[in-house]
Amino acid sequence: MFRHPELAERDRRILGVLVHAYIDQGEPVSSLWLANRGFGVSSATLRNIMARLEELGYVRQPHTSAGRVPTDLGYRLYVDQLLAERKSLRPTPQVEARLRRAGTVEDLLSHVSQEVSRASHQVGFAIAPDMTTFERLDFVPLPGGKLLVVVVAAGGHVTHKVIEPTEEYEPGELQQAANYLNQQFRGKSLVEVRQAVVERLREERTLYDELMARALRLASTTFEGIDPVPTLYIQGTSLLLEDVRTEDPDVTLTTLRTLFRMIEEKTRLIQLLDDYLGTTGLTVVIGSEHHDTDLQCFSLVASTYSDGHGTGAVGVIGPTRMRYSRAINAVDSLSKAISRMVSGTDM
Amino acid sequence: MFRHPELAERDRRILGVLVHAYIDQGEPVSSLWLANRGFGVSSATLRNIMARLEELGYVRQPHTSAGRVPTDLGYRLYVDQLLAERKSLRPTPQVEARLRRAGTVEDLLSHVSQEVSRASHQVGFAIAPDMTTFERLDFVPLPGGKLLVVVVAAGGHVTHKVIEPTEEYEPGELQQAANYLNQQFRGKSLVEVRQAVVERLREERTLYDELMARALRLASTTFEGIDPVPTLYIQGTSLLLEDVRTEDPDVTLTTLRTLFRMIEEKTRLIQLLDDYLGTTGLTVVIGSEHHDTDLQCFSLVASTYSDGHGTGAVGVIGPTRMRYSRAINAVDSLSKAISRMVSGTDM
DNA sequence: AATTAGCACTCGACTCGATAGACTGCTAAG
DNA sequence: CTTAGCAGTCTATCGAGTCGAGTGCTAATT
Repeated sequence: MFRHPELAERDRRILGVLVHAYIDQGEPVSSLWLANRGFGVSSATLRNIMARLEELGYVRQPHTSAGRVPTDLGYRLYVDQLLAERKSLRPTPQVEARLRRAGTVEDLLSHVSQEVSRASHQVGFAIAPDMTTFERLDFVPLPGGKLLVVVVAAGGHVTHKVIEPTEEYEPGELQQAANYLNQQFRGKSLVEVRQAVVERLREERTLYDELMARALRLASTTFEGIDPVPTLYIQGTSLLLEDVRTEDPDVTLTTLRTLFRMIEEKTRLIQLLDDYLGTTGLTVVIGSEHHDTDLQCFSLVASTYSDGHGTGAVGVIGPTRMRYSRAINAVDSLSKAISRMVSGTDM
Repeated sequence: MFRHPELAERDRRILGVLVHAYIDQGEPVSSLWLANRGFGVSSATLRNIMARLEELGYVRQPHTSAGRVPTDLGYRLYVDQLLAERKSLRPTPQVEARLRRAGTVEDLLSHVSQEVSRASHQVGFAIAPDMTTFERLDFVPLPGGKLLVVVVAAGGHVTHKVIEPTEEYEPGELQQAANYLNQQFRGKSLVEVRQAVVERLREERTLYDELMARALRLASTTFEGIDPVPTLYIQGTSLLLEDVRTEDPDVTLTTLRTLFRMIEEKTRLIQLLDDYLGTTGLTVVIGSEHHDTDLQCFSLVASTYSDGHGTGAVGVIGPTRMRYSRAINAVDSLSKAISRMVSGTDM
């Protein structure tokens, strides 16, 4: 949040109107247009002001004889104003109802990404919190000697996996093994569990309790492929294409393509979003404020939420020229809703 | 598969070259260009032939003084030729290796969609077979009175769900309930199970065995939200944007947008693909051959696979002007690979 | 009957110039 | 500090003109 001390109150208001108009219409805003908005000043004065704003880096001209367009810094000021006078909203009852239908956390997050996309008219996403703390696991024998293992982490996050053990196990023994492992490792993070298992296997190579050894070997194959990468749910990517028609010269096809690729890869995007996830609460990152060059044409509005165990995130991605107020409201209300639902009911 | 009896052998060969060239270069093919390809005929003769091909509907001219471009019918003949002389390939060892790393069926299919996309340079997809037959379920108590239920279907398909039972259950009782339900319903399809549960609950309203009743009530909440819709895995959507630059006038932005929307909705796409899924083996649907108007600018190459219990599908979607040979090889080899892996090892 | 050379014709793509219109920056007056 | 007025700049658009690629047709040839 910048201070912008060098900017008089009036100038700031005018800049706000300019940004708003540009977001709305997508065309450079001229001094004449602004003069007709009842500021009580003539277009000539506005030209002077705009020249000053340009000098300070808040706006620029696409070419000499065109109106002004906000720069990323201009958007920044505008967004800071928005954030200052923001009041929290709740999602509409319909949205809440749709969310309540979700059965699993995964389902909920997928729906949230959809709702936030719909409400903001942008690409929406939701990140599950790290399923850090190991709660318990269960083994379910499958036909063909396979084994289904279900891992429950804190916050109701469940993953399952089919493994192919090298040895044979009796149903009763599986039960025992599960009990043993649950008792040993509950409360540790998944990564810790994996390390602990490996370590203990090596340490007690000549484990006198053969049963325990077999249990540990099972656990070893179970946890070896567990990726602690939080899952990313994305919706609304087709909306990115909507604006191409208007041919914003800044959002070119190439940058769009790279964004699409990022969305597909997911892992890279997650890493990137993780950086912002440090800040609690609502964050807006505008265009060139991004570290990643591929994102410098886009803005991000995101907010963290907590399920009582870890923090996840909800947000939207769109062109720098997006309706920030709408996006902020959507992200804010949904991140709060998700917090309520997920920790309140401990789904 | 059409016969095209009215077409002489030579004309057919020329059409094949024309289509191939157009796919390769993306520009209308002229008589002169064809003449330089060593057919032993002059451009004038080729013009005659092309006029005939146009009359028969295999090619068309974008405008009067341009070369010829294949119509969907032209592509059809070309593809039929390809299919006739096709020989099966296996995926490269690297690809096979990458696929083997998958832990669950879901993971495998997600990888398959990725590989088929990569190999064909098109949007790739994979549909899981209906997880029809119920194999078994397990209840896992969670903190807060919640219950995690894991449903295993034939073919190694696993789903899980968190339910919030209205009553309290002892761990021992859960075990019993699971045993009872497994024994009662194993081998039925999921839909049948759901019906059977509801029915039995109503029938024996005054169930003398309270334990059984409680088990059935559990099952009822478990199965009420189970959707038998097969899951769709899609990869490579960003590739669709690659071709926009070349500005194929046929693949306009609007049609692209609708395709993107379809890909996002998934359910609609699944239904649609299901129609083709009836035919076993490899299918190619070209442009206007689609029933759905939104797809008439695109072609689809798909093949079914079987896991011994149900059939799923693998395929690609791309512009009508796609490298069919590459796509067909990719789809064919991967669908066979998936069949091998999934039924052979009974993952 | 099929092939071919030659020629007239068509039509899109590109260039050039001129015009109109939208804004600005600047200057000088209020 | 504001404002009216004016000159200047740049884009977008239109029409004319040209170029060139490619066709269809006709008449001659095999």
